[in-house]
Amino acid sequence: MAPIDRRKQILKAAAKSFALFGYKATTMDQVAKIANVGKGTIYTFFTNKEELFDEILHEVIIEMKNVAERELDHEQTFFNNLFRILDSLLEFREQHDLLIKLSQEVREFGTLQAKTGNAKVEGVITGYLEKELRLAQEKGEIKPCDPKVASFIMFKIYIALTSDWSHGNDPLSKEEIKQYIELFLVHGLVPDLPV
Amino acid sequence: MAPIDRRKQILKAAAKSFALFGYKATTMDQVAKIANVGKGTIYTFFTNKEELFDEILHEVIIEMKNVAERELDHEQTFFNNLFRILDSLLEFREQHDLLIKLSQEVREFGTLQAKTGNAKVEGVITGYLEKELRLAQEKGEIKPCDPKVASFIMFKIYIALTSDWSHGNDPLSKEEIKQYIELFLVHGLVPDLPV
Amino acid sequence: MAPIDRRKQILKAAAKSFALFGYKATTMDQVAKIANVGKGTIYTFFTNKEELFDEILHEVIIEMKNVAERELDHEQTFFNNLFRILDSLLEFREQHDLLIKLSQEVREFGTLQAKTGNAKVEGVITGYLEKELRLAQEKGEIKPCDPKVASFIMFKIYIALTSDWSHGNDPLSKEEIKQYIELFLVHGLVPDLPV
Amino acid sequence: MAPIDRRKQILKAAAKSFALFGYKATTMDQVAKIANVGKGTIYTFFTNKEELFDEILHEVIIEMKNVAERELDHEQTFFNNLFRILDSLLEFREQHDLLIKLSQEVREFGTLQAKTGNAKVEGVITGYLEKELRLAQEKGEIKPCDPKVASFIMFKIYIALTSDWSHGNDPLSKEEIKQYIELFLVHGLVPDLPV
DNA sequence: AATGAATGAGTGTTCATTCAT
DNA sequence: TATGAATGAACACTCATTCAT
Repeated sequence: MAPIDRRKQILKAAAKSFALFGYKATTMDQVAKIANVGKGTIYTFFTNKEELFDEILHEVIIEMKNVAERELDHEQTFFNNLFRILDSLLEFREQHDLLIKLSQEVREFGTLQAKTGNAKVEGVITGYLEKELRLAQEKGEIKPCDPKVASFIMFKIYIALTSDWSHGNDPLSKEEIKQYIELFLVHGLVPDLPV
Repeated sequence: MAPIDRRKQILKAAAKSFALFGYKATTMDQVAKIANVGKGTIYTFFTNKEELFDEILHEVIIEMKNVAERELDHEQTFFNNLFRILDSLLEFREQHDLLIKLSQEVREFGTLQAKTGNAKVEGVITGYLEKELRLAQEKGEIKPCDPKVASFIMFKIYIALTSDWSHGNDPLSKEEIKQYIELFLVHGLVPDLPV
Repeated sequence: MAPIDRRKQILKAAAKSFALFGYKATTMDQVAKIANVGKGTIYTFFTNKEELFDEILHEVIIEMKNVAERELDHEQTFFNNLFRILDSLLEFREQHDLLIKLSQEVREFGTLQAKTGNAKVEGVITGYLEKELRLAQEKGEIKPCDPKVASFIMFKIYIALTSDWSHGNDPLSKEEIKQYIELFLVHGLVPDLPV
Repeated sequence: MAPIDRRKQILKAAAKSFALFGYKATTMDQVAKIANVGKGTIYTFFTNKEELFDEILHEVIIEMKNVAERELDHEQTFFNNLFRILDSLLEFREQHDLLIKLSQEVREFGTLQAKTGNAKVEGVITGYLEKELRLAQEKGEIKPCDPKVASFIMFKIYIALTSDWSHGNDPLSKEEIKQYIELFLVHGLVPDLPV
C-alpha cells in the first residue's frame, strides 16, 4: 500500500473518530484500529495527537475556502452567492460535515486554543462570511445588523442543519437544507401576509 | 451542615466545572475542591461521575420546564409566548446558560449517549418547542415547515446567542439576544420592501 | 500505615532500583512493586520520575554533608579527619552505598543534567574534598598535586570500594575498606624499603 | 561497498553512540544514521541490540589483550610493564577510551548481566591484572594485599582518569594520566620525608 | 542484499473510584 | 457520616524488531 494511502487512511479514521466522540474521547488506539493500522504507524506521519487534529482541521478549512472562492462572484447578489456556495459545499458533505462540527470543540483544549486559535474552522468561515455580509449590507441587500453576530448565527444554522441534526435524526437532503436556510435566514417564520 | 446543603454544594460546583471545562476535563478532585468537600463525600451522594452529570442535566431540565410552564399562556400568540418565556429564561441565565451548553457535549460519551439519550436537555427543550410550533402552525401563525426541524434550529440559535457566542466574544445583552432572535426567526434578513 | 512510612518505602525501593538498574532501566511499575505500593501512590508523593530521583540524590547529599561536618575538626590533620569521616560514613553505609553510585549515572539525562548539575552528589562531595585537600597541601601534609583531580580520584576509589566492588563480590568490611584506602591513598603499593 | 565495511561502519557508529549516551539511550535509528546505513541493515549483521553491544565489548577486550600481550615482558618489573602497557593503551585511546566506560554500564541490564557476565570488559581486564599483581607480590615488588581488590581499584583509577574525568572537565593528557597513576598507585599522597 | 515503513509491547502519567479511619 | 490516601485501568507516546519491496 502506498504511503499516501496510509496517511489518508489515518486522517479519515481520525476525522471520523474526532467528529463522533470528540478530541479527548478519541484514543490513538481507536484511530489505529479504525484505520486498520498499527498504533506506531500514526506517529510516523503525525508528531502527536494534537498535530493530527490540527491537520484535519486545516484540510477542511483549505478545501472549504477553495470551494467558496471558486463559486464567489461579486457581480451577483449576496443570497445568490450564498446559495451557490452552499450548493457546492453540500456536494462533498459526506467527507466533511462531521468534521465541521469539530470547530465547536476546539475550545476543549486549554493549550491548543491559543496556538491554533486563528486557524479554527469557525474563525475562518465566519470571518469570510462577515466580509461578504458587510458588502451586502452596504448594497442594501440585507437588513442592518452586526455582521459579526449575523455571520456567527448563519454558521451555526449551517452546522445545525448539516451536522448536528444528523445525530439522532435522518440526515436532511441537500434540498431540505437549502429550504430551511432560506426559511430562517431569508424570510423568517412569519407568514408574508397574515391578513 | 445538613446533608442537603452538601449535596447542593456539590451539584453547584460540578455544574460550574462541567460548564467551564466539559465532561472529560472535569476531575472529581476539582469538583471536590470547588465544593469545599472531601472527594469521597461526592460518592456518598452520587454513584459515579456519570450520575452526577445526569443529575445536573435533569435539574436544569426541570427548572427550565417550570419557567416555561409558568409563562406559557395559550390565549396568546406563539411569538408572544416565545418572547416572554425567553425573557424569563434569560433572567436566571447566570446559573444556567453555561449548563445549557452541556447539551452539546452529551454526545462526547460513546456509551453514555444511549443510556441518557432521552434525558438530554436538547431533546426535552426541542420536544417542548415542537409541540408549541405545531399548534402555532395550525393557527396559521407561522409558515408551514417541519416543526421538528424548526424547533431544532430555534434551539441552536438560542444556544448560539446565549452561550456559544460568549466564547471568544463579549456576551450579548438580554436585549440584543431578543433582537437577533426576532431578526432571524421572525422576519429574516431580507429587507421588507426591496421595491 | 502512616503516610510517612509509605513515602519512605517508595524512596527506599526507588533508591534500590535506581542503584541496581540505573535511571532509564528503572520503571515506575518496578518501583511500585518493590515498594509494595500501587503505582499511582508514587505520584501522590512525587511529581514524576525525575523528581523522585532528585529527592533521593538530595537526601544522600544532605546526610553525607551532615556527617562530614559533624566529624570535621580543623585542629587535626587531613588524614585524621579523612579517616574519622570515612568511619562515620561507613556506619550508615547500608542505606547509602548503592545510592552513592548513582552520582555516576546522572549524566544519562540530557535535560536533567543542566537542572540538577550543581546538585550532583559527585560535585558536592568532590568540591568538599577539594577544599580540604587544598588546606592540607598548604600545610604540607600531602604531596603537591591538583586538588581537583586528586579529590576526583579519591571519590572514585571510595565508590569503588564501598559500592562497585559489591556487584559480583562479597562486600568489603569497614576495616578492609579503610585499609585499602590507606594503602592506595596514603602510602602506595611500593614497599617502604625495597632494599 | 563490501559487507565487511558495512559491518565495521555499524560497529563504529554503535560504539560511539553507546559510549556517548549509554545502552538504553542509544536507539537503533541513531546507530543507523551515524553509520549511514539503513536500519534494517544492522539486523543483517547482528541479531539484536544486545548482540551488537556484546560484539563491541568483545572487540575491545580482544584488542586490549593484544596490546597488553605485545608489551608484557616478564623479565621486567611489574611497574615497568604496567607503565609500558598503559602507554600503548593510551596510544589508541581515541577509539577506545569511551568504550571502556561501557564496562560500568553493563550492570544496567537486569537480564543481560547474567548472560554476558564473563564477557565483561571489567572482568577480563581485572583478571589479567590480578594475575600479574600476584606475580609481582611473590617477587616482593609490591606490598602484600589482596590482588583481586587491588586490580579492581587499579582498573577503576584508570577508568576515572581516562574516561570519567572528561565528563565535565578537559581531558587529561597522556602524561598527566601517568603521573596521577604513579602518585596514587605507586607512592601515595604522603610526602616521603615529612621531617 | 539492503532498506525503512509498519508494528505493538512497554513506559510515564492521570484520574475515577474505593475503603480504612 | 465524611474523608483523602491508595489504587490500577487507561492513555499518549517510544523504539526494537520485522518484512515486503
